[in-house]
Amino acid sequence: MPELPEVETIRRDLAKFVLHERILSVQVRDKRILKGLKPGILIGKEIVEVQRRGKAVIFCLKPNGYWVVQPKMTGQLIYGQDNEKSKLTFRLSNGAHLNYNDQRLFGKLTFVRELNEMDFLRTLGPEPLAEEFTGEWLAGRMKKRTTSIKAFLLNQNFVAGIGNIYASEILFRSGIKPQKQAGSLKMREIQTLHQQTIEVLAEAIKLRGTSMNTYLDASGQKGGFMKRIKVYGREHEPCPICQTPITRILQNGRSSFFCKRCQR
DNA sequence: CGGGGCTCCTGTGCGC
DNA sequence: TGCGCACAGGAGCCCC
Repeated sequence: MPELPEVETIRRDLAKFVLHERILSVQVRDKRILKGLKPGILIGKEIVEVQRRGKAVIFCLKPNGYWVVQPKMTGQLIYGQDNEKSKLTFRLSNGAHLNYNDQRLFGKLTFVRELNEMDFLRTLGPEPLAEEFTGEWLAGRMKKRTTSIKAFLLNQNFVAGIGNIYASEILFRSGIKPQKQAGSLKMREIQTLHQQTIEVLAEAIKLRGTSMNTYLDASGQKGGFMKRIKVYGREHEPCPICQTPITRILQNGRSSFFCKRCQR
């Protein structure tokens, strides 16, 4: 479900609620949710920081370790009362509860001593809102790649946190069609793409993310970026710039939305 | 190695 | 109403 802006919204909200709370107990209502995590290892630990890398929430624990949550498509972390419909619930030292739900069971929960134990984090590309994410860096990674620019943006090793919605929105705002080979972009296009990536993600964070379907923030509320979505999920609707009907195509098994007139 | 297809799983909405 | 199919904010694995 969530991409970088949604995960960042969850992270910020949770940080307000759970910082310096201890995990007192855990209730597992559906073992399939665990994916190998032994939840008992979290009991008694204090949450000293809530971080994010890409689409992963990272709870930094005292005296040691990290609890890493990758919600993938439909995972939800919701803070509040004990929810009996939730598949996993933690009771915290402030008396509140942290519920984890995941309709499709793709989400991954991991406990590690060190973050670099996780392949996903070790190989993850730079944060798009951090300084190390530059046009030059993008250009270096795109060089000679024959894959589509859409697939390139979804590859977490190149840029951390972009998913299917924001990939379409970033490419629309950049005027680049999703089928274009990554390696064929001119420096000028790369600079535009770089700038639009930052703008779209920053604006989406400001508006607390996008709620297409199942995404809810840590309080169970929907995101506000929906009204800024120009192409994603809008097949046949008029392009907001030129009125040409929006096109949907499949790339690597996933939908891409674009304007065939505005994006070249 | 890069690129693309398939897979994990449940739920919903659509056309017939 | 019921059925079957397409599709859903991800990412790992496998094969060419």
